[in-house]
Amino acid sequence: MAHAGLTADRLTQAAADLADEVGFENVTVSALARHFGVKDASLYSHIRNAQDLRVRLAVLALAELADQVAESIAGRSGKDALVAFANAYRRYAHEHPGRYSATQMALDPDIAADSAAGKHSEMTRAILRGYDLWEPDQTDAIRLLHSTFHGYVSLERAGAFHSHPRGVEASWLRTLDALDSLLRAWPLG
Amino acid sequence: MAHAGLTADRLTQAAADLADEVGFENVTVSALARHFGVKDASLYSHIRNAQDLRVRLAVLALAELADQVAESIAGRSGKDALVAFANAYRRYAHEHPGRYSATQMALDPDIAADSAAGKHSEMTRAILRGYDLWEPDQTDAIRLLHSTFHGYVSLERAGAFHSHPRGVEASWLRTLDALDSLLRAWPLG
DNA sequence: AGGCTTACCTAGAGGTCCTAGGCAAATTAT
DNA sequence: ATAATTTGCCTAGGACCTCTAGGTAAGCCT
Repeated sequence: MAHAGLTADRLTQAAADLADEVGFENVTVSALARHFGVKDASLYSHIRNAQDLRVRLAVLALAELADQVAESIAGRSGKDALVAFANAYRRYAHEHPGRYSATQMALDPDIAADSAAGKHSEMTRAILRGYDLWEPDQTDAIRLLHSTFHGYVSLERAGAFHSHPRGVEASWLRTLDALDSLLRAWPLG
Repeated sequence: MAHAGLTADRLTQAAADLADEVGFENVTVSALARHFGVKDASLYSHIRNAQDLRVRLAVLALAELADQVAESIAGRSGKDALVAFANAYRRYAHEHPGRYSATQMALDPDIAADSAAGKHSEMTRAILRGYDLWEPDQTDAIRLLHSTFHGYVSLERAGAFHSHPRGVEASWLRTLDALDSLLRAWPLG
């Protein structure tokens, strides 16, 4: 067991898989060390501490999410693009619950700037090119869209929608219709 | 130090204050015991375990939030009520960050049913009486509103809106305008 | 081959969670 | 008023997690 071939990247990848299995809050240095068959202390050559590991995981997840969303909206525009964006976002959250939780960490502004967080805004802004929106309404709309998508999947996962028989899927589709019609009619009061 | 007068309720209250001070994820049995000047083990006569404590905290916060929202919308209707609801919701999240985090815990369905979670839906439903909405659109709209409110304050707290100069307050007001106009025009496609 | 770096180790301190079992004060029963 | 019971907090200790200090052994470089 001389060399397990650990690197910060391999640790982060494994941590991401672990997060999806056991939940983001259960990603520990110990569990990760067990997974590689090494002692806890060995990981501290590659990561500064447990928080550092979580931040790396968050940055990884943000980049993955941005990639998947970018792929899904390529070649689409208008409502098509909006729906593709939203579905890609929601699908990622469902398929990678631990990774998605990681994206919700509060990151240092500098780290956040380096990460894919900016790419998210850019892509949302690209969506809005299909609608007749200009600053500052564009930023307001981006924030509204992001809030609604995040809020929906977040509440969905927390079980907040289970108390009513109305299908979660049906409400989701209806929500996308509503957002589309909202954006088209934006020049409000 | 014979009797510190501990009860489950006093522990929950103190845990809520602690959460607002140091963050929900840092509410530990140990820290709570320290606050009362007793040993960790003493708390286990009043709470089953750490998770139980967090659930009690969540139920407390949900009830408080429901109360404050209920008070704020009393006597209002239409957009007035919508704005009052949203502002009360957001204000609670800002003033009680730890408590608000607690409200986002995934609760057992039975516990959630017993808690104030139902009151939230009822109140949101009351808001919609000012608009011309019936099932199942009503439920869809409730979910949309709840998602947007939660998503907004959640992203706001995570610092997701800091990267752009547009004021967070201005976007919030604009978001409320947008939701009001959306609800008035709901009968969509 | 000698020196340096890398990758992992042991040892150990300190924190959190939680159980088992105990004692003494407060409450209730007689 | 005293006895029985319950309540409230205790000590002791195991299990797990975080992280530091210091060490060894393997691989790389000249």
